[in-house]
Amino acid sequence: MITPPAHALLHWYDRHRRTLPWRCTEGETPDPYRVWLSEIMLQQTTVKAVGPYYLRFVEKFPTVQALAAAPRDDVLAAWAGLGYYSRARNLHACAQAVAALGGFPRTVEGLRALPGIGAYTAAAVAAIAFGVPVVPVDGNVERVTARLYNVQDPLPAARKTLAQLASGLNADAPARARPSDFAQALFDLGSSLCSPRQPACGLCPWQGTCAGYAQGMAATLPRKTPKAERPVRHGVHFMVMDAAGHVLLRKRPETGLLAAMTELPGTAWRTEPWAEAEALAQAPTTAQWARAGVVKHVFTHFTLYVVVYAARVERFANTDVAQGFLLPVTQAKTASLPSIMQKCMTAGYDFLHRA
DNA sequence: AACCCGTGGGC
DNA sequence: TGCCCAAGGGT
Repeated sequence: MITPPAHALLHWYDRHRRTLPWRCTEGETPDPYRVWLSEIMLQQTTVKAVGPYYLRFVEKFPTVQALAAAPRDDVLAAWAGLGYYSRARNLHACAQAVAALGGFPRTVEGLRALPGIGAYTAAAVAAIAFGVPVVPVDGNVERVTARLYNVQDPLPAARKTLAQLASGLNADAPARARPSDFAQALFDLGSSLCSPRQPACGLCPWQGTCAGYAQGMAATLPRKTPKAERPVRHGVHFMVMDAAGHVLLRKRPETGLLAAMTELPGTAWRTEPWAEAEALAQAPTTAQWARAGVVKHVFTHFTLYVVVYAARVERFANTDVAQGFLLPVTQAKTASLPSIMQKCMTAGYDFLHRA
């Protein structure tokens, strides 16, 4: 087993490292809070999508103490649109735990025990913020490793093997001297040269020791077992606005999909499409409901079609409002809604302003 | 172990 | 358009 030379990767990194909002320049001391925050946001989420959210968060919550002291709903609101909302709830719980501890644990095991921090994030924060010589294994590192060692076993079954192989990548002295840079160099290598589709092996600092390249297999790795088909579900949501321009919203349950997030009132999301009469029986108020449109939204494990019904009323009855809360439509249009509800809101709003 | 949990961009 | 992918974690 040949360990690729860390000095070659680090030399490449010193010339080509990305400038990112959460990344220190050379010589700067990393802020563990910012490292941790960025790592949580970057879970299954692109650098481009995270950028504006990260900047807004550090402005609104400059320290882990500030985040811990903030109301949970403020944190959820700041997260709205970024997806995987359990991250936001765990982020807040983690901030409170860290504030109680007086600071972030400096070891992998200590970090791993905190909410929302798994094996990857614990290693990433330990390496980047505290200089612990560990290799965080994310999708990038799995891909780089699968290619370096020509691992043919498909993911996700090969995950343990890849983690084991990756853990040896920092075995030599140059890597152990710069744990933070070495981890980030692996990310940059994976996101640029060693990319999923068309790796630029001709420019790679590790080409000489890459078994996948030697076998002409690099671009095909890592292999993956085919995913199950994505089922379809159907739901109906209702947008109703009063003469003063208020829209009726409600809060979703504390657990499950889009937990604790805001939504338009609606039906369950089920396999069978809803007949109109059946759906209208669940409308939040009596009104002249009109079919405003259909919204399609793709979640990780199912595709959702939502029929949006819209209506105007003069004013809401107290019993209507008791189901949720009212918000001026001008705020709702730009408010802290999950993306699917943002789409529904737009569909209803556009319809009411056309009709 | 297998499933649940979002979203937007690239090709 | 449809599919793949992204600095994964919890249960």
